[in-house]
Amino acid sequence: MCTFAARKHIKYMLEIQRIRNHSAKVTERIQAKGLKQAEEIISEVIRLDDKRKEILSNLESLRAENNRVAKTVGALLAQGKKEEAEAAKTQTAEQKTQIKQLEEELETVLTASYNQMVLLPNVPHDSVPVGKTPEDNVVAFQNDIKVTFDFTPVPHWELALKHDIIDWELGVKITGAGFPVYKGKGAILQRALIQFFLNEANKAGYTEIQPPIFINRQSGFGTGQLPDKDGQMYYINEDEFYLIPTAEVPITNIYRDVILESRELPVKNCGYTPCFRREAGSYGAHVRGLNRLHQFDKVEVVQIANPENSYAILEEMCNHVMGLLDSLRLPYRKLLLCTGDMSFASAKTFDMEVWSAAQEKWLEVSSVSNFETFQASRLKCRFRDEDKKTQLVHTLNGSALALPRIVASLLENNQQADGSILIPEVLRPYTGFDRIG
RNA sequence: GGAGAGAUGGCAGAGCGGUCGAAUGCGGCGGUCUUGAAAACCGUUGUCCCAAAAGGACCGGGGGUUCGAAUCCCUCUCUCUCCGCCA
Repeated sequence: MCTFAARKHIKYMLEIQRIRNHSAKVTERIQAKGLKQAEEIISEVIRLDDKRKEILSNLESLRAENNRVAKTVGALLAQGKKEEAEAAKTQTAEQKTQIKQLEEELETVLTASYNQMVLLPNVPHDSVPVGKTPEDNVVAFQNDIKVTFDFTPVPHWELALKHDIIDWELGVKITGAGFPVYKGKGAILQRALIQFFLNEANKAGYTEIQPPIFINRQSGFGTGQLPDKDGQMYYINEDEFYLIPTAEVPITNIYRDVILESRELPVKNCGYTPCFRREAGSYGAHVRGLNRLHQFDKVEVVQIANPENSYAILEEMCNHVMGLLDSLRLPYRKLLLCTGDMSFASAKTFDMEVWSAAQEKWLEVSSVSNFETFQASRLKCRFRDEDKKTQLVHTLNGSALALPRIVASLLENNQQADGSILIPEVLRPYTGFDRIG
């Protein structure tokens, strides 16, 4: 699985240099992420790397010697010294078998090393609090919009049904559960939100991209979905394509195998795509209504940054997302995820959650992350620094925003006593109506 | 889907099995000249491994032939052209 990448990416993954130089620290932080065997894996990785260097150094001097002898053969033959040439040939033959053997050993070590490396998640940034569950996340900000009712608010799936703007049954008929059909004002609202989000991203300096929504294996590997989350993506067997779980994958993979000039940084791209997630194992209230779908729409913002200021950019991206939520007049909070709740690939993540008035719970609508070099190493995305040396970039991305839960929250929070739903001011130019029902 | 052609450095484009990490042109960077710019001329200009030097790897991917392969063979992938089909 994914061994295609092993050979060339072996230096990358988590940079081996960092693991070697700060093994205690890295071990501790990775353990905090919930990987119990961090210590064993890391010591194994270092042991294998030592081994790799040893073999490599032997192999290379042998190859050097072999190259030298091979060259003399040509010269000897030219001079007509047949016997000496033959002697040299036997010598290279011996060297060849040794080289072959060392190459095989190297291969074994590289594969073993790769197998260990892929088990290692990104190292949480120092500012990430240690914790195990979502309870340990830190509320970094909460706005002061409150929603109150003098009647009992109705959950969004009922509202949607009542106004005939989302048809769950029809989605089941056409495809299956988790693929709702948006109708009439429901469909227009979707389009309005997408348009609004894209326009705001454009204003914030992001270049709009319309990427493919199928990706190949290399792309899945580049952003870290593969090999870990293989089962979470839909897969087209016949063509070996995956359906994207997020626009992050195609938009970030634009920069796979690319060396940028430092003046080009930061690169800011955004894009709207449908997103597909198998969500195997989800059930019950979590998947009710729009809470968790197999297909949903999302506008994503992606930045490729100089490591020097990637954390300032992370804040900038959070502010962009919060600005959107502000203009939609939604109650929301910003969470700093603890070590245990972060994704495998992330070094630091903020989640944005909106309040869902009828369900009386917070719904995640955005996740903004700095991956530092985790993705860059797999993508081999680098930039040339002042000394003209190539260096891995930092990649960041965030949802800006994911639609379904925004819609859920809008419907529930903006419902009126008469059952109608008010459209937020900012969206009205996009929808062309100010109320549903 | 059928037939053919091809894959070389940022791009274009050479490359008898050894002297090719690779000609040449363009672009980029530095310089001379100029009040400045252009033109012209000179120089420079791939990535990766190894702490570094020495050294090694890389001419789409993988395998093979050979003392020696960018150059020969096999295979995979991709791209292009023509035909068919079609938004």
